[in-house]
Amino acid sequence: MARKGRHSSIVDVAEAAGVSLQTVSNVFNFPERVRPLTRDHVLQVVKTLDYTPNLSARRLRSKKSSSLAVRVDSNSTPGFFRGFIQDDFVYELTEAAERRGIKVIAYTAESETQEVEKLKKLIKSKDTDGIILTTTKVNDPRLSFLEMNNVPFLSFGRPWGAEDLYSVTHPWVDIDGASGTAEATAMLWKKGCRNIGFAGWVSSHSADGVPQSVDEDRYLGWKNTSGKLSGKLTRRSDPGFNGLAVFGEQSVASGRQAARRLLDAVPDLDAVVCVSDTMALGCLLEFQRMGKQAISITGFDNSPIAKEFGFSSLDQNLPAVSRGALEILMGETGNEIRKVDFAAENTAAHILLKPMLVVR
Amino acid sequence: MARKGRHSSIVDVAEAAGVSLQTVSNVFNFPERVRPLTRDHVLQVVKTLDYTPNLSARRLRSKKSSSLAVRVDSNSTPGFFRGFIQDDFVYELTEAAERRGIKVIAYTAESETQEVEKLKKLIKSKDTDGIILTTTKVNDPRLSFLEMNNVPFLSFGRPWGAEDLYSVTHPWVDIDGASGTAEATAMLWKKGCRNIGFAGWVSSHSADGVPQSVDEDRYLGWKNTSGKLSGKLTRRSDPGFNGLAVFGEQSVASGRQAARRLLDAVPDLDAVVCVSDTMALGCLLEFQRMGKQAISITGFDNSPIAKEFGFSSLDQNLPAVSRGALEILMGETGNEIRKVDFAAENTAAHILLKPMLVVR
DNA sequence: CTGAAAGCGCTTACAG
DNA sequence: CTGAAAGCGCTTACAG
Repeated sequence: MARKGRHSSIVDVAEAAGVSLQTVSNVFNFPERVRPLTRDHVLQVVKTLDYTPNLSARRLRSKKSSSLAVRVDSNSTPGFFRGFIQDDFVYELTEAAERRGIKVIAYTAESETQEVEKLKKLIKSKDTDGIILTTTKVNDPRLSFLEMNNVPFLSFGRPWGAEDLYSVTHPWVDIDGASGTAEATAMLWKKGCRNIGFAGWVSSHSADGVPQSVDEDRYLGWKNTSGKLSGKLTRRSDPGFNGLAVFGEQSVASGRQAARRLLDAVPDLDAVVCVSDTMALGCLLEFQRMGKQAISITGFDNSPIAKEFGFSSLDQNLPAVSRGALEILMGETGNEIRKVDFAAENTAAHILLKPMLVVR
Repeated sequence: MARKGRHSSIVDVAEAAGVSLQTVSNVFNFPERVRPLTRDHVLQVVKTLDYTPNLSARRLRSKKSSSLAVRVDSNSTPGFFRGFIQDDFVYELTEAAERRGIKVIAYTAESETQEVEKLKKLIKSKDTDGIILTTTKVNDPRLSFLEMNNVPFLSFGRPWGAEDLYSVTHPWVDIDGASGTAEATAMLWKKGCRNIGFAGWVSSHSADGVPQSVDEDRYLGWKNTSGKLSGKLTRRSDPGFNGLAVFGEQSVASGRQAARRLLDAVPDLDAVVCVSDTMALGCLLEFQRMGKQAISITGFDNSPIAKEFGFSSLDQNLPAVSRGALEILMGETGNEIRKVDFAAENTAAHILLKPMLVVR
């Protein structure tokens, strides 16, 4: 019975149940400390009074916000790619967080400098215990800020180009793009394709065969597998790999162009592994136009585009990514977001997940 | 100087500035109550100490969360439509909310019943002052729950089919679809098109010409304008309007089919107004395939698809939608989310915005 | 315009 | 296993 229209408080529950305040508190926070009989009785009263703890009070006292902040972005950025992924990532992250009793706060930022200011506010105002970053780069001001201030954080995506990709000061969760395109290539080979091309974004590749970007990672998966299967492995630095790889930018038009160039170079082309669904759509449409529907195509992201146009694609498995993110931030079973000393605790600071090939 | 690594509090600021606690508090909450000289001095100290108010403490005391909750959805729902809009809506809403000092909390739900439970928790735990709903329907359990509990809320989208669309108990902000397709139709006419078709979703339309759904609203905009301009206005109940309207479902394949059917019925077709970008893409691709590139097409949403494929589309103007949402919830200049008695206060409970035609 | 006190609703030591 | 007290960091009356 909440008095006078206000919500019932822990005091109301304690009184109604005939126990002290912190017995009620314990029922919620340390149920094992309370005798089962008492616990059940308290829970019954909680139900009757429809009591829900006031989270501001809890946060103030416990000094834990039990919240996570994530930046949301506008979809106005060119290419389909970002939007599809972000939408689902925020959804899956929120879902996974709720399962572990964590709230997700959205924030926006127009630049990384502005983002640092926003992060500072979020943290100093005690509104969040941790941060999920989505696109980190070398010398990212957000990273140095978070590290300096000892704020738990993690990035979705490896810090490509960093000196040490596996530094314990920069935890991350990511999708293994190379393994994905390798799987796609193998699937196509198994299906009987023998001239499997690649349509990517950036043609400049590192000489040592160590990927420096998302697209290079995906390119190498195709290159190595394709080379192995066909026995046509060339020297590592060969970007084009027998002229079967072409590069452009993240657009349908670029995908169309890639399709034409590949077909020019290799008339008996029978499949193309694409770095993204957008590129894949371009290839698909161009091959359709040319009456070359028989050429198989795979994309990346398993976006609604892939589903709609019915081509195979690599699903980033965002539910698993989100679960992994929370495992890094909270441990496998913990219920609080804390700054982990990964080196000392010997727990994973980095999770690399295989994407799932969805064959259509 | 925060003591021992913890963040500085209002007490630290008061001490350092040599004023009382609530002079500091006033500087933040009622600056006009503080003498300018004192105010500047306090603000200087705030800056030096890098002080940010603890929001949990503020919320607990003030009984305002200054937060808004919005459901985020998975993009796995069929069709491109939802995803594009949601992504941008959450972004624009967060941006607009931040401008007015409001946080946005994301939550998920698998069903409306489950959503009611989540809403209950959010409200009773004092985590949110208001709710933004995104797809309401007749007899929506969320609506009755929110109304009963006197929770400030608003829906993005009109409650199609409700007894009274403009009931003050159900505030909303929406896009005027009819005005959008009317504008698109007029633009095409002006351009010289004389056989302008329509590709929609649902063919069953109300007899009285009052739209009962998003798609019917958009259909009527085309129908009325097209009829007026061509002088071929038929009876209101005629769904097909001279055979120039065809209906299908939200998919590219359905758009392709619509294109074929329209062209079959009207060989000299020169334009198609589409209910969505997805349908428009289908039309575009099919016309390309048939060598009928001259036929103009307009879509709805101005999604990345429209930009990518270069067809005209109606932008939902989500920044304006978001600003409107906050005006309804907070008033034009207010700084708190409150339950408005729209009838008594004589302020708008409903905002209908014109979409913006982006011509390509 | 400024100050000293009370209190929002919890959890956290600490005592029994 | 349970209880009485203290206190998290603010804002809100209220007094001057």
